[in-house]
Amino acid sequence: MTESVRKPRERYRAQVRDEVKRHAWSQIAGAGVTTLSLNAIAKEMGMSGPALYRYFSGRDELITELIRDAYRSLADTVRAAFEAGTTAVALAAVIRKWALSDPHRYLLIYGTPVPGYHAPDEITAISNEILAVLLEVCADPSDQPKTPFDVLLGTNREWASALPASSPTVHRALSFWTRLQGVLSLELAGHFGPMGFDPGLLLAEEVAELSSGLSSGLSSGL
Amino acid sequence: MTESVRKPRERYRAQVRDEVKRHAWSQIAGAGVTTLSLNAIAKEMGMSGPALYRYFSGRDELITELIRDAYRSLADTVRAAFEAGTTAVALAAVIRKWALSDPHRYLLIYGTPVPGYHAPDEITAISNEILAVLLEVCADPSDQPKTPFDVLLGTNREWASALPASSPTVHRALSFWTRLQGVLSLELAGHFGPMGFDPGLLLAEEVAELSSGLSSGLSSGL
DNA sequence: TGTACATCAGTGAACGCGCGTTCACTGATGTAC
DNA sequence: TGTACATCAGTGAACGCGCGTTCACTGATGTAC
Repeated sequence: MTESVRKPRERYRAQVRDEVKRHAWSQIAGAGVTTLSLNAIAKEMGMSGPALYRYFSGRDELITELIRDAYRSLADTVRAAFEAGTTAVALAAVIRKWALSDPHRYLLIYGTPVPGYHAPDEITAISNEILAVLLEVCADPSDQPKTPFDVLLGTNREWASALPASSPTVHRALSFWTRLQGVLSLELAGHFGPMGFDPGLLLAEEVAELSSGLSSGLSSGL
Repeated sequence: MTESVRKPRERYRAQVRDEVKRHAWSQIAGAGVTTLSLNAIAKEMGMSGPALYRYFSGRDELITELIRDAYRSLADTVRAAFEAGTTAVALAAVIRKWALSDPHRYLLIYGTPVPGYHAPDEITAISNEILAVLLEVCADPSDQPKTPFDVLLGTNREWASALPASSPTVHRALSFWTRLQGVLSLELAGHFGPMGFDPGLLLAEEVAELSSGLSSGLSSGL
């Protein structure tokens, strides 16, 4: 969470900011974002409410930080798996594990949007990092000579133009993404409750079926 | 929303309850469930706060009603489509249309769970109605009665016994469900933002690929 | 049909709570000569 | 090295707000004879 800082006051500031975030996360883990309260966090830390305004300009900035950290964590996890040479099925399992390890962190990103909140560009950029890895994992050498990896990390507006949706790779990446979210969102929301099957196996099958290369003929309409 | 009632007072009660719910929905449509406030609703209706306690025992009962009505609406929509003889792809489009017509109603059911809320049995029953239609739509007479997918439904309780579907059918129904939710949840949360493609087409492809009968060969690893 | 009674919708005041946020202030910590 | 000054963390009081919920009460509506 922190970077190394020189001056002791800055160092201290960073420590306190981190501690605030940790308490924020444990509060979110209890009852979601909506119940997040600066005063409650301050009380947990043995401080008075207004003290936190030394570290965050308000509730909104804290929430933005949390969302950014959540994206950052997922992006790092995904990238690490990719650089270790993962398959699509294994990557899905990694993401699922990440989501299960802290459901509310996942829901903060992919659950019901926080009312009135709009993601700044920095967060969109991190989101694109994740998508870029999905594209790499779903890439098939026979699809296209060029990997669109770099394009994604640039301006997101060039997405549509630089990457025709008819590309089988893009199609697979989108399917990977949506199938993953489908299983995860239902699982985490408890909708599989009494059904007694392993969502991990279902997810593995969903992603495995994806890789079987059928999608190429279906892209005509996109 | 109402049933026909005899006595005028009961009739009036039902009318007011409906009006409260309508205001509740429009409030939810604005900023989600978390901001739902009995006092605010009463003010919109030109009444004082405590008056609503004649109609709902409290905020929780109102929310439960809303969730139940949302499930009921979806179940009716799905069943109507089924009885009119729909295909899986068309049914997915119907459900998507239902979700887009009132995103917060969809999110109330399938979004981030309301903290501390647990669904009563009545709601679980409606949810099962929906799943039953999915199973019917995904049913294929040529399915063999047993496949390795049974493993997925291992400790299953009412599911497999109550529903006369063969295992590949159940598998397809689960895939239908998760793929649908994957596309819808990402679309409604705005995660497809600047990508410039039609989520409706992606959904149609996801469901069409489902129907192509590939799933049988993939269950071997279970 | 009118009258007496019971039922119930809605009010206004009140309770206790927690929230985000501002403000003037105290005391400790780091900095410069 | 010590001293003077500036910086900044944290406090406590206060503001205004809205929430859910209870309570005793008024006035209208329906019911029974």
